[in-house]
Parts: sequence; structure tokens; C-alpha cells
Amino acid sequence: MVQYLGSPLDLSFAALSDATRRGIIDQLGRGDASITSLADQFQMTLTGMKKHVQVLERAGLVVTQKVGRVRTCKLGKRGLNAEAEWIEAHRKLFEARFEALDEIISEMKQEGSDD
Amino acid sequence: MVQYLGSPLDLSFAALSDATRRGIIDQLGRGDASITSLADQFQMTLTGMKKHVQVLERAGLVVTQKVGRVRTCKLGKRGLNAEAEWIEAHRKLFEARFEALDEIISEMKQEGSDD
DNA sequence: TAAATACTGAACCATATAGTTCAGTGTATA
DNA sequence: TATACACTGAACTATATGGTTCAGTATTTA
Repeated sequence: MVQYLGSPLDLSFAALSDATRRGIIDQLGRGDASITSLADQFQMTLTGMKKHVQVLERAGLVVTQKVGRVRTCKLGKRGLNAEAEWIEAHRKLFEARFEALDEIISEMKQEGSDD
Repeated sequence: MVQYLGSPLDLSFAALSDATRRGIIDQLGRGDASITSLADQFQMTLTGMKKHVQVLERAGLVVTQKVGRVRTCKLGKRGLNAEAEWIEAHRKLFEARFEALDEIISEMKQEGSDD
């Protein structure tokens, strides 16, 4: 087994592609939380929640620390800067494309097209 | 088989979690392209490229149209606005957390901690 | 010290992803 | 009309995801 983990953006976008994990980030934005409290809020087993937290940790979006028997989760220092940068840069590409003349022309000849 | 497809953000973040697909978006930002030309550029079989394009289409990031025997891919009108909005809103949460006093305090008592 | 709490790890299940090959179908071109 | 081209679909492989249960271990607390 090779276990190639992918680039940082691969990991963070994958982490954000699940509504539960986006919810966990929401929640941690309101305060740190244990695995148990997160599992309660999202109606999930401890083990299931632990896996979600691990995905967020691998992506650097969350950090955890175990003190005594409680593992506390908080938002990671890494933040969402790299993701925001990629999205902003490419949002411009989308906009630039739609301002192009050929877009208007292709809208005009919208008849008799497949699929 | 139920085939529950997930919310729009689920689909688009998942689509963006692969470097090849992010590359396809880059490329389409420079101009529309056929499946064949994309497959050539990313050194992949036609079938493989078609699957990537389908993932981008399901997410609304790309639209395609077949004319004759060529399927042309272009950036979708949907754009990255919803994604940018989510990221920006949550980026603030990350920043707010780090400005909080308890953060500084917890940095201070950083000794004798697990994992 | 006994019991409850909080987590951890292994194992399992169903489905999705990322890729392939191979065998087509339909379209353009020589 | 024969050939080449562009795509499509089915089938297969390996791995990841999202969830579970069950059986632990370690830490509090009564």
C-alpha cells in the first residue's frame, strides 16, 4: 500500500466536500469542542466523528490535543488562505470567459444542438 | 441503488479536490477544448478524461456540447461564487478564533501535552 | 477500588473515484 | 465506400469514504 496523500489543495477541498465536515468547521468557529460533543451534535458515533476530524486534521484545517481522556478540537492555524486564493484566481477566469465575444455569438446560434 | 448526489457545495468541492480537474479548469480558462485535446494534455485515456469532465459537469463547473463527433467543453456559467462565499465567510471564523485571548493563554501553557 | 466516561482500533459494509481495456457507434474524409 | 477519428459504455481493478459495531485502553469520579 502506497498511501499517496495528495497535495494540500486536494486534501482541503476533499475535506470541505462533506456537509458534516463543513458543519464541524462552523461549530469550531463558535468554540473548541471535544469529539464527544461533536458526535452528539451531528448524531453520529464517536468513531464516525473521529474519522471526520481526522480528515480535517490531515487537511490542516483542524488541530486536536488530548488532555486526560478528552481530545479537544480547534480550528487550525493554516486557515483557508490557499483555498481562497485558488478560488479567487479562477473565479476571474470564469468571468473573463463570459465577457468574451464568442460567448454572445454562441448564445445567438443556440438552435439545433445535441445533448 | 439510491445515488444521492449531495448538495452543490459537496459536488463542487469534491470536483476541485483533484489536481487533474483543477488543471482542466485552468485549461478551459484559456479556451474551450475537446475531450481528446484534454486527454492529450493530461496524458490520460479518452475514457478517463471523459469521467473527469463528467464530474465537473455534475458540479456545474463545466458545460459540454457535442457537435458532430466532437464534444466541446467550456467553463459553466455557474462559476465559483458559492464556493468563494463559503470560503470567505469561514476564513473570517478562522481569523476570529486566532485573535481570541484564550488562544494566547493556551499558547502560554504549552507544556506537558499529549499527541 | 469500582464504575462511568472518552476515546481508540480493528473489522466490516456499501458506495464512489481514478484509472484502465476493449468493443462498440456515429461522423468526417480520402 | 472504406478508413480514420471522436467519443461512448460496460466491465474490471485498486483504493478511499462514510458509516457502523464491538472490544478494548486510559482517565475520572463516586
